[in-house]
Amino acid sequence: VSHYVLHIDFDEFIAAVEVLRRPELRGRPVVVGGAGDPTRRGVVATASYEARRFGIGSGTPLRTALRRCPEAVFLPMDRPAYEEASARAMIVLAEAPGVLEVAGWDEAFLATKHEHPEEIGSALQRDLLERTGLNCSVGIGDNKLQAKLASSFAKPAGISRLGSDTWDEVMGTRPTDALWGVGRKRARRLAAMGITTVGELAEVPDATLAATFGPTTGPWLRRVARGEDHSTVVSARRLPRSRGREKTFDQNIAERGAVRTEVSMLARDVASDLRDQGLEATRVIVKIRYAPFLTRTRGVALDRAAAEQAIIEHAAEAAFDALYEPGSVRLVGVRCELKRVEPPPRID
DNA sequence: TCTGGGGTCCTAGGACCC
DNA sequence: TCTGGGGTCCTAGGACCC
Repeated sequence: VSHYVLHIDFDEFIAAVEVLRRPELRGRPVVVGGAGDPTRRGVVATASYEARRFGIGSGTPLRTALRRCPEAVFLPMDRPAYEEASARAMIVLAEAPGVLEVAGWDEAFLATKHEHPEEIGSALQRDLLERTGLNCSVGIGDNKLQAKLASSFAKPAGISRLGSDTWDEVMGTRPTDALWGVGRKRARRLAAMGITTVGELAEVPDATLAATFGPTTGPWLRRVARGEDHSTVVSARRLPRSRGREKTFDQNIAERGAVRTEVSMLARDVASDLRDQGLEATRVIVKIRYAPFLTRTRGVALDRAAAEQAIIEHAAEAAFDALYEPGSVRLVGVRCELKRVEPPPRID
């Protein structure tokens, strides 16, 4: 039997959730991000399709968005609301036949052996809209990579299929950054090697790519360019590797004591997150971003896995003291690497 | 484009050990 | 001590994704 992977990607998810609870915003340019104040530092998390027509997208600085569309509605991020909406939507998807892997707030993979994956896809779209008011796009592929790219071609609210049979024809002439895992930096490095399209990347010898991108990433890039992906759809939740918080100041801070106080507060916040989630840290990493966007990190290993506020805070302060250099600071962060839980004993 | 906040994974160099 | 070669762990930084 054939085996298909569907990628379900909610359309303009965060903006859609906001419009659902504020119906008067429907049809208007809506921009969600930061504290919702476009005169303060922050970037766009999601813009509604109406706002995207003004050149506003994810990652656009809020101040730029305001300039491009002064009449847009700016809203702050409300994580709990999106988590709740996401959970409700995933319940609908989980009713489909097959294995569901939740891959984020607004996306999931479904592995199915159904003969007609398009039917599953359109049934999902209908159920999701009926029961949650959310639209989604569905990509169908022979593997996760193909399905993921296919869903981006299906937006908004469409269904699209990309298989090994059509890969070369659909992807061959596209720029390398159309691929998952190729962003601006890698696209530029590839361009410097004379590689600008997916088709060209697919023909580059592994050794050439390994020399530039490393032994794992290099050959992986070529596999991605060929549409190859052997990863499986897994329903189990992945164990978290780290937990952290960071904060960008509206005004840069040049005073050491004030920066250190912010680090201590973040450390206590992270510690209480760990407590709430039953997690333990093994290492505490402090991040400082200076005004010229120069970022430095420093970690401190803990003697034993811990979640106590005093221990996390003390470690963060030690890391800060070892890291800090006088300068104008725009961001600080505290991140904890987590104890890896022992896998259950194998029974052979 | 004066550039968020939450994460994940990979790389490369040095320490350390045999 | 004019000093190899390999494996593994730790750490800071980088790239990417949503």
